[in-house]
Amino acid sequence: MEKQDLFSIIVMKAIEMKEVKDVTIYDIAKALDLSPATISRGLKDHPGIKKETKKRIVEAARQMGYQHNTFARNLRVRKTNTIGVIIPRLNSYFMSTVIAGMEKVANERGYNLIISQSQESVKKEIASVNTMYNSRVDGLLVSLAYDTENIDHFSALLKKEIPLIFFDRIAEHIQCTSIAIDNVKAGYEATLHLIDQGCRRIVYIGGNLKRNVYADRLKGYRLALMERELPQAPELVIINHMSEQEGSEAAQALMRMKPRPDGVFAANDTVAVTCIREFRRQGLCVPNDIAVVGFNNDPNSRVIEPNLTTVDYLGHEMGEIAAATLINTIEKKPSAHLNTLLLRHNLIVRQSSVRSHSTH
Amino acid sequence: MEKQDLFSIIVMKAIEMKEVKDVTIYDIAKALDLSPATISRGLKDHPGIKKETKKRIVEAARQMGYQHNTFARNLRVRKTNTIGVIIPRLNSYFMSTVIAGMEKVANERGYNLIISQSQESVKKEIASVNTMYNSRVDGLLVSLAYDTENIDHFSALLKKEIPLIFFDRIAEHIQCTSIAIDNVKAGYEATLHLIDQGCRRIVYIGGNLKRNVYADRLKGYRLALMERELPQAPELVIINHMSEQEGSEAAQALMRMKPRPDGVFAANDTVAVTCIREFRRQGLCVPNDIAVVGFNNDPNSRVIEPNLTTVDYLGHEMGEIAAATLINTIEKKPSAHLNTLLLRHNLIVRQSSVRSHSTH
DNA sequence: TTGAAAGCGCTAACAA
DNA sequence: TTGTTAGCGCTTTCAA
Repeated sequence: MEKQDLFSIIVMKAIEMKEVKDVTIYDIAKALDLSPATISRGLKDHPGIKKETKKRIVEAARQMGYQHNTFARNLRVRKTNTIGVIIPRLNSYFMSTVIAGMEKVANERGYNLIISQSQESVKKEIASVNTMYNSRVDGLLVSLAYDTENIDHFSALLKKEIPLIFFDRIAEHIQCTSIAIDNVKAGYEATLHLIDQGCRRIVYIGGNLKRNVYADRLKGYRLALMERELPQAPELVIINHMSEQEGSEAAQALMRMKPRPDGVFAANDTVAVTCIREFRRQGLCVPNDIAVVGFNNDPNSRVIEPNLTTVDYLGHEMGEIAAATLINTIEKKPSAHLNTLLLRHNLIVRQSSVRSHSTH
Repeated sequence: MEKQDLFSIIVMKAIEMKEVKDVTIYDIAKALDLSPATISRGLKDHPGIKKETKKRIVEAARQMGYQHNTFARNLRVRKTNTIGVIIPRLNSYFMSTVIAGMEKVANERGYNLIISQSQESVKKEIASVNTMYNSRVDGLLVSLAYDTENIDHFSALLKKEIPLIFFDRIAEHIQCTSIAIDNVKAGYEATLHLIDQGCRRIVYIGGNLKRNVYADRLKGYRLALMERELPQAPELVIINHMSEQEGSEAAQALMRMKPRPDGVFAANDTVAVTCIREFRRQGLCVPNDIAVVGFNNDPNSRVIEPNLTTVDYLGHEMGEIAAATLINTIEKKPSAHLNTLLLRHNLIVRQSSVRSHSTH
């Protein structure tokens, strides 16, 4: 009797607090007169459990509204099935396709994604890394912020051997795989294309040279000039934050140069598009007075007039590969011991750089 | 002696497996000759713990490299400190600022964000809800997919009283707060502006009327026409998927209409921009032959020529408010018992809709 | 101001 | 094929 009363009290309290307890494997065990261990096994694909039993377990679980408790499991197996993603910003078409690719693979393989934006600042990047570390992510996918100088803030993770993969904006580290495109080659091709169109005085506009994407594209630019024996003037290389504001300033500075440059290779489409707008505002003809090539194949590149020649690469694919490689590493799958993985890219030629023959 | 050996074996095994165990509050307790309970208290702001002791604990934790284990805590207190976010796509400037706002508030208040894209499909939306449910998020922020017909797939969450907040693309539900702008008013203002510029035959292009954003903007459009006693022709309302492809088809259909419309109000900037491109390709003059107004103030709206008149609203703010409201609900903070929260919006007038007086 | 002890829900080694 | 049992790391009630 006493027990009965105690039970009533508990139930009433539960109802009062509107906190009806979750169904656990113990409840199912009791209902089916089996042990919790059997239930646990039955709910997975454990070998050595009678088919019949398994069916009963799964059915009971469904009926009772059982919901797997990830945290108990995490605690027990010391694994979170969570991947951290740190990116500069997710407001570009490119990044959004990268994330979509990651999400696809992560979902397929039973992982969750925690996404954080560094807003292009190391400070926020460091904070994000720490949060991720404390959330005990199983692995980390990172594209570096604009002003990150070194990767010391990843050392705690690395010491613990938490897999870390860089993508797009990568860093060199023996422990880490990196995924990117061949930015040198892409920069080389873009510049060569401008030269082929008759440009002789070509400006490169890029960001912080600590970032591979900007440094490598510049290298490619230089390579092309060298190959075609065009002079390399230091004033033709402009380094800024690659924002709209600074892009427009760069365009204006450029138009004041004497002699005026006749070609621009900008390391992102935002700046390339801004340049075109400024040039046209000043009455210049793009591409005949000055030809422009961008980078990323942003949707903007097809809105601007004339349409922008740009370098395309597959964000979705990059995301998929990054996530798959990371998960393989986490699960110690025998993925090749690569250090750097390069994806395909493609120069898309549009009107902003194609000169009519007459101007040649 | 035997114990010693066993210990050695364990340590060696740990090293061999490269799985050095994490420091726990027990380790700190042992080192400081205190109980785990005291450590646990010392690590928080528990009242009734000597200042001196607390200091020692915090210092020891730091020195030993202690790292809080969220999962043990989650398991114990039945709370994950994780918020789920489901959005159609994150490839727009607007969405990315929304997410940034959410992230800011979540970080400040000690929550993590799990983000998932429905890719505009109910099917994926349902899958995401289930994943989130199983991850036991403390609350959910949702902007509905294009083709979601009802919100039954949220009923499990709702039954469990897991807070659910809709933003931007909202749904009505007694249990849920919604955050949006006054789309009727915005649509009304946009249309009125076109009328004021002399447009008399205005087309509305929007998406699925199940989505408030499209239905309400249409209402506003109708309201304005009614007020100014302009006729409402059914063929002037075009409903499609609001993609570039369908935007361009709509633009072409529109140009074949007789008499040709002289104004377009598109419920997003993608379609508005596409329309302008099509019109100009056919030799029409925007705004004099046909004026265009968009929605969202996407960066594209300032790239297209002529620059697009559009409705701006603050994504960052919307994200912040959504997250803050959700967390207040989760923590049962006395946030006002609101059902719908409307944010400010603003019609930004640019060249795509401003007609020279001569054409009036 | 601190400690002892129970238990959150699950898994896995070992036993049967 | 199934069960027993211990324990993952933490919090919290009750006791001291």
